[in-house]
Amino acid sequence: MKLATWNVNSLSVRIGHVIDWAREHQPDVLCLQETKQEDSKFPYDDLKDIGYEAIHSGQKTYNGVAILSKHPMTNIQRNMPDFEDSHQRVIAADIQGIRVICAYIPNGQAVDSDKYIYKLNWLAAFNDWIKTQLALHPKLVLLGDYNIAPEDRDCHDPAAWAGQVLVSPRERQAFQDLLSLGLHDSFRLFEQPEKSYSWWDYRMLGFRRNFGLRIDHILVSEALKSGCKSAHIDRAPRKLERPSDHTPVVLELEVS
DNA sequence: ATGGCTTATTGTATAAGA
Repeated sequence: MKLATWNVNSLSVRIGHVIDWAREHQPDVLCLQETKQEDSKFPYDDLKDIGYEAIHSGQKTYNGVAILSKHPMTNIQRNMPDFEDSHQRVIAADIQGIRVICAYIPNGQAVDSDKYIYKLNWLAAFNDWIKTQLALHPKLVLLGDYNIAPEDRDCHDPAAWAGQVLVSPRERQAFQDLLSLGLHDSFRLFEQPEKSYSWWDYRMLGFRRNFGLRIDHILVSEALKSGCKSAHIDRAPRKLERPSDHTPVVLELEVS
């Protein structure tokens, strides 16, 4: 089973890239973030034409998450049950016996800003919810834009970024707290190239200079760890005309 | 150098992203 996550930074702009990429790579499951559109505008038919069912939790202008799947989706859930949030950031479904959770974790803007506090509160609620989800679904995979670079090697210039949002100690602790629930960063289960990133700033030739961060992740539960066969970041879509600033992260999983 | 791009909005500037 091939799973992928991709922050598309507006699905209406990126639908061509998404369709091309899905046709070429044939993921079983593709999680999208920042669709930035209402459900009524979501391209269900275009995706069905290439073999994907889709579920979406969207809103105008901001946020929005979707799961595209070749297989039936059941037990669909939108948003965290016990966290009041006007932002559409979470969608989940059971697929082939696996709990698949797609999340767009808040950006946080700047350390100690209101949005940073919202991010930390959001992550605390998320941790609680994932804990209960893990108890219900031992086979769980959590894909998304975490807006956290977990370690210095996930940042192109740790000295310049030290203490900033996306790498700050409190955010990194929140990421570790997720791992402490019994989750594993699937990308790091395998040998990876140095300076592997999933996001590059549009400005200052960020991609060409590889000034990036690894902030998009696929975490797997203990029960799925031994089934992980490979993981990689596909930089190709970042080279296209009018790309998203993020690129897909991919996991190959053997399911029993 | 606190910017540099990119997106969406009922816009002709602002907010947000990371």
